[in-house]
Parts: sequence; structure tokens; C-alpha cells
Amino acid sequence: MSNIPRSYSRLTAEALLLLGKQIRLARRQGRMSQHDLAARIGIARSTLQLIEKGHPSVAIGLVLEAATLTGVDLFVPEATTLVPQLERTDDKLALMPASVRKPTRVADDDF
Amino acid sequence: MSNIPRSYSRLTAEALLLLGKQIRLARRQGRMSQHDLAARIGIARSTLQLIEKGHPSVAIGLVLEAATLTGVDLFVPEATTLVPQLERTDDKLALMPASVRKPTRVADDDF
DNA sequence: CGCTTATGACTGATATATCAGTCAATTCTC
DNA sequence: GAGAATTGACTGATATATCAGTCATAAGCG
Repeated sequence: MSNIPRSYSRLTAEALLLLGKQIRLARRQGRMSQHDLAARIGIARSTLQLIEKGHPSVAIGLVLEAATLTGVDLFVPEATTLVPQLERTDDKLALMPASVRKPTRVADDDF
Repeated sequence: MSNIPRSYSRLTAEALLLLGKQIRLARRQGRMSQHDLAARIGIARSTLQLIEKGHPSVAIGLVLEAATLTGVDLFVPEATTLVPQLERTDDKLALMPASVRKPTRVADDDF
């Protein structure tokens, strides 16, 4: 057992907490019990509880599924698809080098 | 072994893919190699590869940490903190019933 | 072009997330 | 206020994510 507790940046922790609370809020607004929502996602109720608490080690797919099923906005408000965003990101990726190199340094940083 | 393959809604799958691609893009823009970013997050390079591919079963904390370390915007563009959003969500939660009830049915849905 | 480095794709071992269930405490409805 | 349902917090078993590494290919730099 290599019990090294993982650490998260403050912003990451805040995002986790916010996403969980938004899911909880959206679930209540949709008048769904934990039991019902968990069933619709196909997970145990105990796992949904971890999601709503913002636990860092829940599978991201489960969290995003909870968000979409409750109607929490991801990336774009009320989006029905993210294909346009995907295409724009692909375009940007295509315009840059496929691998990252260190500057190799030396040669002209002497002054 | 209950080998039931989990299914995700289309929007969830798109969000996963988009987040992964945005992290990859941001990493390259920041001129970091997979090796370097993985080291900064404190994970194996193989795990970072799964993140950038949008694999659903990666821990959400790892993915969000990758996003914040590369500068990918979560929820709010260029936000340095999400405390305001957290507070607003808490306020909304405080204004609604703490548990969700079924309408109890019967009694006046007969007509 | 030649060389180094980054990337993609795998793999087996092990740490751990998820499940399914229980129990107690709230909380809403009537 | 009574009763039923929801929620919160646990637990042990097991399915699985993560790690650490290898190998092969691609890609950028000089």
C-alpha cells in the first residue's frame, strides 16, 4: 500500500464542488429522488451521493452523465450538441506541431 | 463478473471528447510534453493519454486537475475562483425543499 | 538526412472505485 | 402529529482504474 494522498489545486476542488452542487440542484428542480436519478444513470445511489458531494475519484463519465440527465449545462448553456466546439478544437489542433519540443536552449541566450 | 458495458448519452460522450481535446490543445499551447504535464499532475503518462482521449472512466479529479494546470476554462472563462458560483448555487439550494417527494398520486387524478 | 525526443499503444500487478445493502435520522404529506 | 419516503453515512466484496514499464512509430531539430 502506497498511501500517498493525492492533492488537488484549489480551482479543481472548487469546480468539483460546484459541479456536484449544480447536479443536486438540477435533480431537485426536476423532482427526482437520488434513487430515481441513480437508476436512470445506471449506478448505485451511494455513488450518486459521492458525485453530489464532489468526490474527486468518481469516474468522469458518471458525473457528466448525471449532469446531462439533470440538464446541467456543460461548456455551453442549453447546448443540444457540442460538435461545433469539437470541430473548432480539431481545427486549432491541426494548425500546430504534433509534438512538443524543448527549445533545445543554448546558442543565442548569451548576451 | 457482471460484464455489463456502460452506456453514455451522446452529449456526455461529446463533452468527454471535447474536454480531452481542449486539454491536449492547451498543453501544446503551453509547450508541455505529455511526460511533463503528467509529472506536474502526479499521474502516469498512460493515464494522461486516457484523459486526452476522453476516456469515461478516469477519475474526474485527475481530469479537472489537468484542465486547470493547462489553463482550460471550467464553467467560467479565465476565472481565478468559483466561489461566487458556489455561493449562488448554495442560495438556490437553500430556497427549496430538502428532499424530493412523489406527488403521492391518487385523490384527484380521477376524472 | 540523422538523431533525439515525443507520442501511441499495450501489459500485468495492485490500489481502489463501485456496488448492494443496512441503519438511523430527516423531511415531506396528509 | 403520524407514517412513509428520502436522505446521509457506512460496510465488505469485487470489478476495475492507475501505475510503471516496454516497444514501435512519428516528428521536430540541427
